[in-house]
Amino acid sequence: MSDTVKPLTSFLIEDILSVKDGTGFNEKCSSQKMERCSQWKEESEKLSEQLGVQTESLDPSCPSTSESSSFSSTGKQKRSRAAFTHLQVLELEKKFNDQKYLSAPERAHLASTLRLTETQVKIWFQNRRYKTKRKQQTSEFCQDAYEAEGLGLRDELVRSSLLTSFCKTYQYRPYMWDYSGPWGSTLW
DNA sequence: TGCGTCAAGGCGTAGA
DNA sequence: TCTACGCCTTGACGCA
Repeated sequence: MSDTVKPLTSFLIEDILSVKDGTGFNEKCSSQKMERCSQWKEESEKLSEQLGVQTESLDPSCPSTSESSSFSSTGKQKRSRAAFTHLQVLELEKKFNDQKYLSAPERAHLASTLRLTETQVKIWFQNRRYKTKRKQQTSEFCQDAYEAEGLGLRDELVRSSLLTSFCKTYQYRPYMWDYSGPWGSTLW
């Protein structure tokens, strides 16, 4: 999950705003990208300085893809997916460990500190809470399954409606494999 | 090319 | 009515 760190692209507020404004981000984008790369590097260094984190882990990779609003063949604007930097995720995780919910001022402060929008911070916490909940539920289920197996009840458990609904519900929940226990291979 | 990951979209709900 | 939440899905992206 968040403990596996990938090189991430930046997601500058300026980029977001320029998209929102509809001021021809596309036209400006290519010419500004190179400039942004160096700008991003500087900002990352400043930010990490501010946060007291080493810049080693920062990946000031250019805002190469995700936030650039390219258009599909249908002329429909493609959805962008921001990739937060290691540092941003780190700080978000830190904050999340402290508190699962943020007040508006706290969110605003964190957002400005990390150079994200408040919405991004809000959504990140939302997704993070949901992810945590799902993991917990999965691990609890694994525990049950493990105990059932110990009692020789696994077959019954597999047949049970609980499991049926579980399988339906989690059909496309990849993160449940984080907890794929001794029963993992028996279900699918 | 299929699959896992994750930010964001969408919808329903609750509270002020 | 507005805002934030939970829940679930979607779509972009990276990787084997």
